[in-house]
Amino acid sequence: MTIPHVGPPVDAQTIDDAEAHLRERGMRVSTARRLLLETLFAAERPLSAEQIAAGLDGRLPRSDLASVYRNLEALEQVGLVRHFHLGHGPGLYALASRQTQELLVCERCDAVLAVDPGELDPVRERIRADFDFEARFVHFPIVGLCARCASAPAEAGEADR
Amino acid sequence: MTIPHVGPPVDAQTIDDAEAHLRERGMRVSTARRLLLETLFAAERPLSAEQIAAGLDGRLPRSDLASVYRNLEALEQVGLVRHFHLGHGPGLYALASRQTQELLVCERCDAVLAVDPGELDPVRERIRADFDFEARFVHFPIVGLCARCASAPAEAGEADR
DNA sequence: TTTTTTGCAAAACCTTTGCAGTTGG
DNA sequence: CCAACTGCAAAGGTTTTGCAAAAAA
Repeated sequence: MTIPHVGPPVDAQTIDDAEAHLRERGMRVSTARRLLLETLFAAERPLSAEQIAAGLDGRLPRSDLASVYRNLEALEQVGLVRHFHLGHGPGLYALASRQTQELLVCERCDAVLAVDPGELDPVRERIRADFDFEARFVHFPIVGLCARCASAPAEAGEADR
Repeated sequence: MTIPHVGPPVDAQTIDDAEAHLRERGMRVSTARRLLLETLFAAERPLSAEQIAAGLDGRLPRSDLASVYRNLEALEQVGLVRHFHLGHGPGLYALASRQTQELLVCERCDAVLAVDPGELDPVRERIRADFDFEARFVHFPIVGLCARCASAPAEAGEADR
């Protein structure tokens, strides 16, 4: 394992905030980075690198996928971006200022339950007390069954993704 | 997401048990499957498909990787095998009768804390009470920091895997 | 004999890397 | 000008799929 290092999340509310942050770190504000930031600011929910490269289904110009990955990593390192994994499938990226919630994902219907920071503290506390372990649900969410699926009859031929 | 369907874990203590189980289901006991079972019975810990195909570093004959994946899936469907993910990296497979514990993984040092069935029930109960969600830590473990890493000074240039 | 399973090859999928050329500061 | 960054192409790691040949029952 070993999760990407991210500086503390940066609270950038605008593209200008984000660009200022980059410059403060001596990083360049290139066309590709500006476009990536535009995409993330315009996005309503976390996106895969592929979706970002696709420019919001064509509403923005397409970017090179390798550069997108490189830039996502760069921006994540300075705390502007964060990403997480919803089980299998590609990583999902969002502005750190937007994606502050922690997630619980239903493994049957893929429903995502997003909870505000702190709401999982009692759970973390229980784990700390019982196992001397600091659980973090930021990069890999909690997986299980949502209320609806948990009470539904066990599906017979349940297929993998 | 959507996790592979597995029948209830089958308590096969020997290869013969496992083979009987296959025959009961109308599945064939082929050379490749027998070899896969031998490998899993001989393994001391969960293995990646690649490790299984490699025949325990050459102690057993090499198998075809595609067949290994197909057979792991088949055996998982009848409950003889289960697999899980330790963060990024390949899935890890074990006999369902062996790998009954749930896991907590340190995202910094990769240490794995294995706990017996039931030990996480208070945590699950807390999550159920707070979020009406049935957490399962079987396929994706709990990720966080082990005691040692949690108390260690925050590493500076922490790299992704 | 017939249906399942195999082995090989190829592809799919997500992500990273090498490198020569471009660009931001 | 020159280090940082880009785009392209290629490769890396994991898993899946197509298909003709082989083998289990």
